[in-house]
Amino acid sequence: MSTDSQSPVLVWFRDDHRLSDHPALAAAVATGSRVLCFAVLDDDSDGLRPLGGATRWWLHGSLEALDDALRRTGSGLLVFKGSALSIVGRIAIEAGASAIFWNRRYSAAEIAVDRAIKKHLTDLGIRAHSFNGRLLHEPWTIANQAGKPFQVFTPYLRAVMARPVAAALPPPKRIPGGTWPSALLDAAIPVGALGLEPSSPDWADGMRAEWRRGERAGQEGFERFCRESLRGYADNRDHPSVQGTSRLSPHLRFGEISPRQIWHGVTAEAAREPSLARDAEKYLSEIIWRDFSHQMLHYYPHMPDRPHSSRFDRFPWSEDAKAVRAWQKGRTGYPIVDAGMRQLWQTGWMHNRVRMIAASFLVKHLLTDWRRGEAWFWDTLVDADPANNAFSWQWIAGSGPDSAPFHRIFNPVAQGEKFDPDGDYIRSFVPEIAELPSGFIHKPWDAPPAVLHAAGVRRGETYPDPIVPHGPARERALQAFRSLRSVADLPS
DNA sequence: TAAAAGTTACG
DNA sequence: GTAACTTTT
Repeated sequence: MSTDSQSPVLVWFRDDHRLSDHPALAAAVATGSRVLCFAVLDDDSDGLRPLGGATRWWLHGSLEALDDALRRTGSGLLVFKGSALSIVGRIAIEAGASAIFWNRRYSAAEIAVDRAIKKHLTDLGIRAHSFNGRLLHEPWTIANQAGKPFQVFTPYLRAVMARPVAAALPPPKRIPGGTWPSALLDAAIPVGALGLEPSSPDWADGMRAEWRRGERAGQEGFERFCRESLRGYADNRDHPSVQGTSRLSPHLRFGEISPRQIWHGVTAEAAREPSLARDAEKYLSEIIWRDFSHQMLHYYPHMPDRPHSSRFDRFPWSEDAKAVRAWQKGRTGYPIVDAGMRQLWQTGWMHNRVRMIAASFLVKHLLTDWRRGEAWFWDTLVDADPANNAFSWQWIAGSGPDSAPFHRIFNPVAQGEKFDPDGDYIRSFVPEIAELPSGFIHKPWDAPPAVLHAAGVRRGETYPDPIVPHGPARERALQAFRSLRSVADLPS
């Protein structure tokens, strides 16, 4: 521990709203200087994508929780609003800081902002230190035999599984708090005044009922997952009516838990109880998909904007605004799709299996450009992030690296029957067909009139008929895909 | 992390 | 007729 220094050091929190396993915070504390913590709501930097509605809602609670935690161990959190480049420079100068610490980000715009700030501060004689607080491994540390980034998930998975993961850091016992200059205190904005939560209409009730935000909620959610849902995860994770997944995605999104903490926690569980090995490995592979998405975003910065595979540049997407609206509102007439889209709208989250079905439906049955879906999820998911959202949409659309082939088209009825056999998931989100017997709940249009009547369902009135028929829609999608084939690709 | 069509084996 | 397996999209 170095001696006390006159000038404070800064920690800039960005989607790493925790005190435990926070390398930047730990390094700042280790300097022995006073530590001032801040965050920036940046809707202004060039190219930086403003948060969607659901993530803004989550951010509110996440920042409040972080401020509380920092008040208990240090001097709290100041939040500023505006372009990070101008604000962070000003903060560093006015606070008289000797150094600034942060954990890295991975989208192109974020990297550009951070690089510009680092240069600006370095020119002013202020050191900027960056760390890995977000991933198991930095993208540039995992490469194949040829020294290139992996393009296929399975070998990437094997490489990561064979590699040790850095230990998770404990939270600092005490953070030597400093005093902010009054000009900065005046410039900061209370979290409640940032306008992150909706007022009228207040659409966040369903999300409030579903989630607790902040590090404590994230850590407790993880402990609960290990206790209650890790056993059986590999089988249960695909059944949306079962509490079979970890539901940690928004906590990971905002860094309320780190992937390193998850890695070591799950590994310890499996070491204690060898029968958990298969479930633990399956769960960790999902965490590794998350690293893989970030690696892809790092190497292919246009992942959110353009198809990774250029053959999709000329895909004949259609623009059916009415159909897209029906998809967004959960009125497609396919119960599993509608249940998922309504779960998303009400709770800010959708079960992974259903995400695949609903996304496949938008892209393949409706022939909608995946970027429309990506934008909707960006606005409505509490876990929306630049890497996972873009990568996963490209994956389902078939245009991404190592993605599902385009001709893999989910049948929403068959998927519903397979993964929600009793229709419990559908019943909880599509109440107007809840009384249908399980045999018809995935295809109300097949139910005899007497069954519909008994269930109080009037086709096309209380619940829509399918907006596109499955068989012809499937054929149309395959036809569109075939149209991409160039002469050179045709079999000779 | 698929579905549908085609083919074969067996009654 | 249909279950099991293979091929195609």
